[in-house]
Amino acid sequence: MTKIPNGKIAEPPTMSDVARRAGVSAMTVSRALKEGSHVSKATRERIAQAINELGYVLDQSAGSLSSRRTGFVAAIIPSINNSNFSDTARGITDALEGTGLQLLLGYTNYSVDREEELIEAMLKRRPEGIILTGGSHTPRGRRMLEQAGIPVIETWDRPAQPIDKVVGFSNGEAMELLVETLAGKGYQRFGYIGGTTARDTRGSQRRAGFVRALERLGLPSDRLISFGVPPISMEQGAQAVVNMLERWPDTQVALCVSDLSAFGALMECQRRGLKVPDDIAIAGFGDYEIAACCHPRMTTVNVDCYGIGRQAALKLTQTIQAVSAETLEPITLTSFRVVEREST
Amino acid sequence: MTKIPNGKIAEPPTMSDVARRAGVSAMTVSRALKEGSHVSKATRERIAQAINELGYVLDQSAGSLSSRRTGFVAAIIPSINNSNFSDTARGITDALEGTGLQLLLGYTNYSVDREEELIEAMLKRRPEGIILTGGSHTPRGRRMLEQAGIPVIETWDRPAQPIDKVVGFSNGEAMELLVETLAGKGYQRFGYIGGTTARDTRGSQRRAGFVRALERLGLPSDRLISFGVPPISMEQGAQAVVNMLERWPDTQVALCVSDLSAFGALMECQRRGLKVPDDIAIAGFGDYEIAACCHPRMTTVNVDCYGIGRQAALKLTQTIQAVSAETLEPITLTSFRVVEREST
DNA sequence: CGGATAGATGTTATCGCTATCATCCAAAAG
DNA sequence: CTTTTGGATGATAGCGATAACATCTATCCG
Repeated sequence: MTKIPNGKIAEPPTMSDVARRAGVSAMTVSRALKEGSHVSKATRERIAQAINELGYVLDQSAGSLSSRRTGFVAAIIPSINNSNFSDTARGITDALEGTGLQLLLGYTNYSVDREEELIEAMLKRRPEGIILTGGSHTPRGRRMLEQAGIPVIETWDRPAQPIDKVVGFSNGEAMELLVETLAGKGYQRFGYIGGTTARDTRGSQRRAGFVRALERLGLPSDRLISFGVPPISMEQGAQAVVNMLERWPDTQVALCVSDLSAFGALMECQRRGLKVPDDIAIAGFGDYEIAACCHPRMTTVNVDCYGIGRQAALKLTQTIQAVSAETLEPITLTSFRVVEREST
Repeated sequence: MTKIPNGKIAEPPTMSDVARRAGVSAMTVSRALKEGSHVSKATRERIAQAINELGYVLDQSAGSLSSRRTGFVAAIIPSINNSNFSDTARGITDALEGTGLQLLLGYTNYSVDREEELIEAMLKRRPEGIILTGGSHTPRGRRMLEQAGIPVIETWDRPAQPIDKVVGFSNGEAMELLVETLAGKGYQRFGYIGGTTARDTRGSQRRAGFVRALERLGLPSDRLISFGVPPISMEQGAQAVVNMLERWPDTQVALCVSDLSAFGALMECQRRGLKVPDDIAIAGFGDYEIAACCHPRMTTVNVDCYGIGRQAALKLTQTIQAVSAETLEPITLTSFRVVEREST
């Protein structure tokens, strides 16, 4: 705390304090602090000096009340400790660079109730737009978003009933592609490791895609191991693969809801002396760094996490600036591709 | 956007709109929205209904201008895609639960310049406190923090000249402990893998601790492999261990600046048919999930990441509430311990 | 039954900034 | 030399909420 001689805590200086010291009006200080406004060089310098001497920092919350622009966008992701989503957050930050908008990040721990709380907390601060992960929200959360009067971007998914705009891909189709690719290599007895809770919609969709693809191929699709709620730990993958091999010892390939559980499964197999992919093949989802680095390197589905973030932020800023909002593509599909490596 | 019949975009409702509809004054609405204030049940219900009908959401930025409480604290971490730091963020969030304070998270990508930008951006929004990672900042960043008049908590480190309060540990001592533990098991020829850039102060301190411990033990301390700037990838760890084995083929144990590079090194050794720990032992730092799950399981230094966050947030709220700030411990040391596993 | 008491509500005055309009002045144009 | 023009600056009025104080009722008590 900055104290002044008499021992009381000094109030932080305001714009008027700066103005007085520089011998100008508050309005001129406000202008000097904003790019592209007409303030003479001499005045600007005097103001800069006053700011420096006083240690003044603009109070943006007061400013945004007046200008009706808060200068930030909200993004809500399930977990920050998941590089897929943090890549998306990076994409958003990067795309926001230079727009004068700042990112306010929140994470839900995969809980829709927590998401609802966050949506409300964010909207109370009047973001200029909001980016969400996935398309399932609580009814109240959805209503708040619809009524907020700001652009809403849902990502990482293709919701059946989008609130506004979407930047994502079909998790089901991505998993189908993986199954087909591996079936094309001759695998027939597929197992799936991953939860099915309502909590992880993307996980459920991947699992549904797994079943769909196998049914279409006329292969058995009943080897499904579920585990608890996300976030899915590596250790859970390890346990699940043990479980799977006990129930269906002749499983040829185990597909996992994410690279993290796939990695857990892979390590557990090695501990048990099973050769991957000879004794059992393993594939993941997400193309995390670990998939490219582990031994054997992991087959997985690459998803354009960073691009999702970039494009979501781009669509957001475009929507904000749009004169006629109708011209914008409401749905942007992002790419995914199977990355075949040594584990299959 | 919500549109009204005549085609114009409806302004979002304000508290006065709610008040009018409920037949009360704005002040009563404000009270009804705040816990523990006296509003009759009947009025409260009418207000709730009006809020519901209008889809009103409180404008907190206006409220905080008036009440001079913004209701959030800022935290700045190097990377969100690093479970050590995101655990700290979780600890902060959890400890803030129920205090009415919300976390505003920013990440620097290990750049002090970016940190300075973030500090300024955060302070413009008038947080009630700020939590930083590490103790090195730009001079301007430091000055802004000192003058902000809010509690500042530096974490993950023991700065020589703290700005205000500290919750952390000595990265150097932690690494020394690891060296001593392994020396106690008979290892003599130690190598170190990790950068030394000014950019990653914690990494540099770990390296300094490595050298210090070996010198004290009378063992050679010159086997140091550096690589680029953080964030350190697993792949860099893989390259570094190859480099190390070329230069000093008889290295017995490689200590890495983080579990992530240690993991990369471990996998690379396996690819080259080297047995860990028989041909070469490897240890990491941070006790990431991967260290407990990989094969062989990794020896590492466990740091109380989550606790750092919890205690930092705790100290922050205590400082905010403190009548006499002097009674609070300025420095809280958090624990670390060596976790011996199969890789050494 | 009058005064004390406390709960319920309203009124007024900001909070720190910026939008808007007004003013002033010097340089350019005619 | 007058008129036009636009850059530089100032004065004023909010933005949407809440703090602080003022009122006005019931209810309670001796």
